[in-house]
Amino acid sequence: MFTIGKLASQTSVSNDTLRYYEQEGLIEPAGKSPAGYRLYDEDSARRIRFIKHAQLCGFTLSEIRELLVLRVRDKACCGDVRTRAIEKKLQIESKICAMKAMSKALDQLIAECANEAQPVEECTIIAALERADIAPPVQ
Amino acid sequence: MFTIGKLASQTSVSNDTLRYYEQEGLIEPAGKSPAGYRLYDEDSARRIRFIKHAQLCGFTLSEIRELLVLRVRDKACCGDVRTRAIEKKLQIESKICAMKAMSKALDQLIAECANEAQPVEECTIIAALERADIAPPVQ
DNA sequence: CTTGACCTTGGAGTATACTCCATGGGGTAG
DNA sequence: CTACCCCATGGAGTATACTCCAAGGTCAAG
Repeated sequence: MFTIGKLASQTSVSNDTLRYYEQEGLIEPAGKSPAGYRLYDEDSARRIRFIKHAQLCGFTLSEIRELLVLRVRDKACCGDVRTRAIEKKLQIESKICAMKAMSKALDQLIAECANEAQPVEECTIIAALERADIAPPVQ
Repeated sequence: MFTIGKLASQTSVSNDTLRYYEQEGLIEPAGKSPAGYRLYDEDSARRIRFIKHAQLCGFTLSEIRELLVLRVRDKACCGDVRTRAIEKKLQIESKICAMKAMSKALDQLIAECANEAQPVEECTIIAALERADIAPPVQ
């Protein structure tokens, strides 16, 4: 059992963030010292790693809270978790698509700007961004 | 020339959001009625579309403000404009990279969890998210 | 002339995910 | 005993991007 500072440095998260996660119902200390210090164990560290990795995968804290509920609830199937992962992946893919279109438009703009006398009114990025038919809404 | 409500419904943005964009220096009404009503034209609508599409591409409002400066400033396409465009492209590429990493991490999780009927205690997504060796921090 | 939809401004509130701070107690080294 | 760092709580602040509200002016229809 170790205190919050140890868990923080072990997981590269601040004490404040850990207390914030607790406040948000994402974690619970394994116990408390007589003085009221939060005490954590290896399972706490695993949980923090879970949260951090899920965040890197694009999950919000409230989505992660749901995943953590699934993780505990024994009736839930892996499929529930998988469905959420697939949904999140689709969201991300859609965003990547939109950004690739943007990047392409910028490439074009940069190429055309290479010849100095190009008037701004003809910038392709602007044309691309003003068109109604690009980048389908991402959520 | 039309009022804010018309522009709002035409662009599927709320009146409040339009006023907020004005406050943030993203748009300006084309004119004002004698009573002080904001009046907009087709160019305003194009500008809103520009903002919305750029947002879908992952730009923040302050980045969009910069893009709008590019769009309006400079009668000729100068080296400075090109530099800004290249900077924006690098930002986008970096964002695409980050999102690809997220997508890849999710792919890995989804692939590992092929058996949908698996109970949560054996969910490989959760196991994977608890492992310390996946999805190195991006950005 | 009244109704009701629409507009104005300024300011406060929401959600996300922290981050910092003040105040005060806890625990150990010298 | 005194440093000195660690921990506790509660509350405020940050950034982004809205969203809502109150109080009041504008305007066309009936």
